[in-house]
Amino acid sequence: MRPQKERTFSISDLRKEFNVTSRTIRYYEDISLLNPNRCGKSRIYSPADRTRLKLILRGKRLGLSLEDSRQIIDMYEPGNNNVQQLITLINAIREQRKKLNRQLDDIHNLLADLKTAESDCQQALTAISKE
Amino acid sequence: MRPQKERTFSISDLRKEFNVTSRTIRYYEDISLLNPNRCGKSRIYSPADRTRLKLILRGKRLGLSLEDSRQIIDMYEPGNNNVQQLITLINAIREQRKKLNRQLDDIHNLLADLKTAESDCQQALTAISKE
DNA sequence: AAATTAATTGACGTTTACGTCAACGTAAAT
DNA sequence: ATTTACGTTGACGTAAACGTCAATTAATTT
Repeated sequence: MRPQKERTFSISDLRKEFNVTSRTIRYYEDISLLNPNRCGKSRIYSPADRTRLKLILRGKRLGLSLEDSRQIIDMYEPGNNNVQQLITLINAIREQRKKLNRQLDDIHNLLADLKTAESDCQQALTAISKE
Repeated sequence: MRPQKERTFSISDLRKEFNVTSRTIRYYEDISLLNPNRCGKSRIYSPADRTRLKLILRGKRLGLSLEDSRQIIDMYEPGNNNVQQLITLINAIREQRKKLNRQLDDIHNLLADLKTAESDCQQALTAISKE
């Protein structure tokens, strides 16, 4: 183990960095998505805590529920030596990947639609300007 | 205008096709996302209605709110001859596209993470089998 | 010392997107 | 004729994800 200069973060640091309210961060703790240390009563967030929050928010942007995100985060830290659990985990991971690939498809389609919509608008504008 | 053999759909047709409840479909009507014709009291859905539903559900898979979807659907049918409105619309479309591109990034990152997680699991399994 | 600033813990409120009854109408099948 | 299937309209309920107070404490600034 080499010495770690463990940076820490206050709740305000995180709230500013990720543009969420402190209520939101505390809520994630209520439902055990985060478990920061305490200094007295104040919360002290480690880089690992910060990363978890980051992952949660990425999940949110993708439309995942907080429970989905919890599962995905658990996938990163298996600490699992039981064969059956590993198999279950792999299946869960594959399901998530399938879902994400479908989402990729949806996004590509929607992007194509919007591209068309935008150029239709552009044409309408050009038509008007020629009147 | 050539004659149209306008296929129609019952609420059950759509609910089965898209695997949602009829309550859901009726809810979308409550908030004016759908406006099917009536035959007596029964709802009759046109292909256009069906497409709108499809778009709404695609939006949901992407984590969009129903209001987001409403806006996006509106983008397809501008019917807009006012220059200022067209410009506003184009800006909205561009915003959506930006957001979707960020989402694409998120998905790629998450997929990469999950790929790693899966192969980590596989290795753990292989390690166990060699004991 | 007083005032401002940032943090805390309840606790109730709110929005979204439906679920889940109840009570009823209509139309086809047995 | 009656069961079965499918449709309707209320109307109340609910889970998720916070918002929004209020009351309190602890640290800093002036």
